[in-house]
Amino acid sequence: MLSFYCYAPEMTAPSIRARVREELTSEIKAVARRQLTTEGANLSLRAVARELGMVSSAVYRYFPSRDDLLTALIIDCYNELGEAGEKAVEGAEGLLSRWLAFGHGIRDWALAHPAEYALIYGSPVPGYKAPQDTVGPASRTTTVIVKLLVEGYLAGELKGTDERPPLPPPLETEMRRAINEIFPEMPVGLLARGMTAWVQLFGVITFELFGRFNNFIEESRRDFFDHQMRVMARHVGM
Amino acid sequence: MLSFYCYAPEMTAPSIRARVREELTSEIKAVARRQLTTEGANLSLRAVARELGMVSSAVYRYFPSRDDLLTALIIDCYNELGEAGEKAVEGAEGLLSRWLAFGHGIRDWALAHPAEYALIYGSPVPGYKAPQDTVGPASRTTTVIVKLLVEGYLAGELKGTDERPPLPPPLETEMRRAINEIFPEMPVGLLARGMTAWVQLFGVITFELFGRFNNFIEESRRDFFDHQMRVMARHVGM
DNA sequence: AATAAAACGAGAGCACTGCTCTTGACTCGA
DNA sequence: TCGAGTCAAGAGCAGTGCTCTCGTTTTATT
Repeated sequence: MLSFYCYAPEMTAPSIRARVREELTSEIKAVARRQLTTEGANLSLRAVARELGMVSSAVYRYFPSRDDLLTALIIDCYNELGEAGEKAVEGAEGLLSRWLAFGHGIRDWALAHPAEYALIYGSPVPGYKAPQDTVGPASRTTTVIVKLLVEGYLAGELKGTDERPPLPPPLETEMRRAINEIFPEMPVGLLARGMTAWVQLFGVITFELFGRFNNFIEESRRDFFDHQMRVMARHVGM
Repeated sequence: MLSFYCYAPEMTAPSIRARVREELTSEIKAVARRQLTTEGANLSLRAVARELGMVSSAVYRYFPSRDDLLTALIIDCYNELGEAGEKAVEGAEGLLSRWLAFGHGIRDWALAHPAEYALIYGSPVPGYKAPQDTVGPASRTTTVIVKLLVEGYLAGELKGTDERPPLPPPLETEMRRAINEIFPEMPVGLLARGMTAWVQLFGVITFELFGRFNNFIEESRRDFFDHQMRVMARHVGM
């Protein structure tokens, strides 16, 4: 038995049991993701267990409850979406191109994973309180947008835009205080216009995925999204 | 027995049974609405029946399935929301005021009925296909917006706005064809800008209700919404 | 006014769910 | 080698949507 340790000491360092546990954990998540696409948010833990050939109570060794499984999936999805956005930005040159690439990167991921997008951007379960673990991955996309805008602003690539209508003073102070912690060099006016673009980006995708364009825009949805992103680009001064 | 008919002939015209059926139907919906606020979309038919003091199978005399109950609730909510928007517009004078009143009317209803708003504007159930009965009530809000814009346009109250970026030709033709059926006098450019405002309106409300502003905008959410609506008003040429 | 037909509420029952607890086998670390 | 911890399996509980049956009541017809 000791000889076993000698043959492959660093491989068993995390122990066999820990390794198989990690494998099974991600296998459960993979099966759950697959079932999510057909069943939606009302995911059945027992069905996941059944597909994996184990009994339902065994799954509870890996996820203490169904909500915890969903939370794990949510975190994974946030990270995938954030990575998709980051990669898209990195692969483009120039402010406008990077912004458009970001938007289409987010949209492409959403179209490829509609159930997952609905899970993270759809209706929250009334009782469900988003755990602290989710806020980091969830903020990756917004961080990309803000970074893009601040970089463009500091590089002088953003045209000064119309400041009308003015921000109400209470709103301005609250936004000033919120952005000071992260990007103190960002003007509040730019933040406000960036938030318009942010809402528009996810608003269009959500409407498209949730069927609000049905019987209205059918063929040219990508064109519509692209156009809206260009409108928003102008709005922020690109 | 016949004397009964003679005493109140027109009262029993819709028959006793039909009347009590109608009452029970709306009573079931009322209880379901109340449970919706605490339980969310996973509404329990049995719990509704329990609260009404009847057995679960009796509810099936009134709604053939749980989905049909939810559909009935969805239709009611669409109508309430549409009516809230229409009333708000009627109670205001002038194009900008009417637009702002509409926005706040929608938002106020959403804040007062978050679960109901999530039901109609949240993630659709993957299998759930929206019945034809819902599209009419669902389109009341968009009709208000388009009417407002067309009236303002025909009255010459809308400034001509920048047509950049231009619409891609395939998108323009599809939008032209779609709007021709309802408002042929509406320019496509105005429709596009109106859709931007439409998406922004519901996008901000959805983000606010679904917690996207948490730890960022807390006190001035109404101000933020109002500001966004004014930005959109400028965008469409008000 | 009597009778057939339809609608109704109650109850039992089925297959399913999330979750808990116990039992016996297995693996780990000392 | 041997306790301690981990694991899969199974039984079980309370809850779910939904179906079916069975008497009762109301409606519509003759």
